[in-house]
Amino acid sequence: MHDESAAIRPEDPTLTPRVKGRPRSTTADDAILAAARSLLADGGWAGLTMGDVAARAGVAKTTLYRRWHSKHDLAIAAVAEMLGTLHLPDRGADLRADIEDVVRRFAALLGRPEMRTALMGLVADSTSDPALRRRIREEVVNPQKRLVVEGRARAEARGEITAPGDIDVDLIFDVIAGTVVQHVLVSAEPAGDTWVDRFTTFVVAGLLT
Amino acid sequence: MHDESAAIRPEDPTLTPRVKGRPRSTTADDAILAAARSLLADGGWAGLTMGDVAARAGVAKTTLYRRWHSKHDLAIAAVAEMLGTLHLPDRGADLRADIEDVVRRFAALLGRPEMRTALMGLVADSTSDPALRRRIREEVVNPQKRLVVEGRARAEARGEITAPGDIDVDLIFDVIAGTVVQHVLVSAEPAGDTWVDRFTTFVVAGLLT
Amino acid sequence: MHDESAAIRPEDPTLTPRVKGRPRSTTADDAILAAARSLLADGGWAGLTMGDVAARAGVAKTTLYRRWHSKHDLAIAAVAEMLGTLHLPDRGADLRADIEDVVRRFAALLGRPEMRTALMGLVADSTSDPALRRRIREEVVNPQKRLVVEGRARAEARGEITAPGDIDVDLIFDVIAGTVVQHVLVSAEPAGDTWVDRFTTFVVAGLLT
Amino acid sequence: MHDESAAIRPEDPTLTPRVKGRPRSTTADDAILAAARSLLADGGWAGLTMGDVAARAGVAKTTLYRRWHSKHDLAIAAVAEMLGTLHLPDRGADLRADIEDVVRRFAALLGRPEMRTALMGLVADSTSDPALRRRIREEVVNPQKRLVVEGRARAEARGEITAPGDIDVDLIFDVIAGTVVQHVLVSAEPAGDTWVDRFTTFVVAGLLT
DNA sequence: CAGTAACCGAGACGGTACGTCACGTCTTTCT
DNA sequence: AGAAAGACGTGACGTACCGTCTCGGTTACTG
Repeated sequence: MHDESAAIRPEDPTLTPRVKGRPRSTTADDAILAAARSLLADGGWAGLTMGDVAARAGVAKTTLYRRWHSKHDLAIAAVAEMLGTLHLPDRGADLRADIEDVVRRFAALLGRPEMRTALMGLVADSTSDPALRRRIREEVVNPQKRLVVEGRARAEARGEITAPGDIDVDLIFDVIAGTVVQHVLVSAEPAGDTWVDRFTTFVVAGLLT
Repeated sequence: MHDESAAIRPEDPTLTPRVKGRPRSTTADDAILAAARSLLADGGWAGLTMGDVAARAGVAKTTLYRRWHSKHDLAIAAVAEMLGTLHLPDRGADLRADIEDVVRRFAALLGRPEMRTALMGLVADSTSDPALRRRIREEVVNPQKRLVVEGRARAEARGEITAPGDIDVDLIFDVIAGTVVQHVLVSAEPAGDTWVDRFTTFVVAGLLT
Repeated sequence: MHDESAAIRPEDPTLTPRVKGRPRSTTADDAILAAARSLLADGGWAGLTMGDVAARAGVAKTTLYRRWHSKHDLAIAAVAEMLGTLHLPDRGADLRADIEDVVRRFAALLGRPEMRTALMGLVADSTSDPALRRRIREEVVNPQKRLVVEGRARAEARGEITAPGDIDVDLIFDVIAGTVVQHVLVSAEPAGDTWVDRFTTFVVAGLLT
Repeated sequence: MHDESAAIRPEDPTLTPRVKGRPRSTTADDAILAAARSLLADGGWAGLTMGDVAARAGVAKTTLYRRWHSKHDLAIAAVAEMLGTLHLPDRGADLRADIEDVVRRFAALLGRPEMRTALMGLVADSTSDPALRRRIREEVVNPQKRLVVEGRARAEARGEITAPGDIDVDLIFDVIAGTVVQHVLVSAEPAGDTWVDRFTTFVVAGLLT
């Protein structure tokens, strides 16, 4: 299981904490990430300015760059932190309820402007930057596949599915994540109850056939 | 039927062209769009620089801005032109073949760097710019829904489906477009035969249930 | 004879003025130089900040850098402009009066803070930058030797000296310029009548022996 | 007689050294001054960076600032230490020989890059900093006037001059120091035998008239 | 012979200036 | 009136150095 919070704390989260020199301010980290989220919400991807982040966090620009080497690094940390809050509570229901739940939660997350601007800004820049794409995949996207894995395990435990190997985690993940993004961000329509219901039906049909 | 080429020609698509003064160079338009595509392919979204476009097109920046009012306008035109090439040839086959075909073609389009960088760049900027999002939806995204509409009509004609009203064009479109984008651009894996086959199976299952 | 104003106007003072494109604002040049002098007077060499110069001149930083490529370039232009005002009026007097006059004028120039800070700032930086030293020598220092040459010519015309070849222009210049700088800037004492008189006597003695 | 070494040892030259606590490392002082000189020689005034001095001296920045409160303090110490080596050996010769000797030695000192960059850097900064100018005058410049005073005393002892009051120590000092600086640093020409000879002749003429 | 006060190294911190780059507008002459 | 050229104001970038601070740890005198 991935530790999806790995990317949030900057640099080397080594187990042996630094012993030499003045330790880094732990409050600064949070202030910076909060400032970054706030600016993303206010001004979109272009509004995420290193200078403004520093100013709003009450921190010098150098302090910011000491922790995150670029705008991309900072955005990844902010996104990863927000995605880390995604959980799949076991409500004892069926597979369909689990899927509906994750769709709803993911759509709600994309409804937050700081989330969608950061996520799409990163994806956009990554289209011509393989290294960035790799980092996003490993630190942002892949950790979320745990939700699908977990849902599959529950369905199997409930006896809803018998051959878990038939379920392609990556495909299901791409279908859910991609469709929700497309619907919410590109088609720009709300993920209301009706839509969630129809989409869930679609996914369940694909899964159980 | 939408006229998806509307966005390609710049500015005022008035039917009565200007009569006074020197007419606009018609070759410039193509040179500019070609230069834009070339720069997008070379340097990604950040490489699409108005100054560089003008230089590579052998044109003054003034000329460029006279046709498209901003980088976004230009990118939309470039993207729309490329998307206009998407067609769904009627090969007399079944629904599954049509879906597989459109998946493959869309994936191929996203394989072109100038396409994916422009598309994602626009989507990213649109997350905090409702006007831009609206333009993208109307001039770039919605026109492609014709493929789904057309496929549905063929399936009906073939008798594969009986109640076309049961098919939600928007949902199917979001599933196909979103999943392919997620797979190709985010997960960064090729849309090979195996994947296309599995995904098509999934979609058909959802459709025919 | 050098054209000591050559360095003031930036870049290529080509005889065929630019014909293509928007011409450079001529008022900006003066505003920038005035701002530079003003900042030098206010805050010394460290106060000469490219950003502040631009702001005070009511001009963008880019405009400033388009004309002068560095702080050094700008300072040279400012110094050269001020030194260009040094003249030796022919008052029909004798050699001693001419020397006294030039000493007094040069000391007065060094009394202006914008002059002394720029001059010393440049000289200081030039101690480890041969290219800069060369530029200062050619565009700032050497042109002033005209004063010595002219004084010698007048003295010869008056019959005060018979063998002009015996007068080493470079040595006399170094003695006068160096001593005045040392007295005014390092020893930090005013160049009052008494001092000017004593120094002039010293120089004349050295000259006529 | 001035104690020209006063400035070299840092901070509080109190006669009662601190008694409590760990005493300061005596080797650090020399290591720092050596590092400072070395950096001045390598990179000029701009190369004298407090961080680099500390690093090259193998010392923490704290240690450095505990001894000298600023870059200026450190540079003054380095310059004073170097100037302290200027001496005027009594070679039993005449006034002219003494002058020639001091000119040559001073020129040689200015030939060392660490000397000229530090000296000019300080003078430059002092043009807009009266306090700094005062310190330089008192701790760097004035102590060197001992050479002129001493030379005058010898000349008087030899009977070369009869009225020592006629010799203006400050003026002579400014002429010699200023002219040599101007020649070596600004005109950037070597102080070869010919030049030293001509300049000495000039000074002696001024002195004995 | 234990306390303690000043030292030391390391390095984080808030500032400030640097010189570059792209945006989208403007001003000029030429076609 | 369009086109080419390029200057213009604006504002962000990431780097470097300043002088201060905050750590843990190290001497040597003192009580």
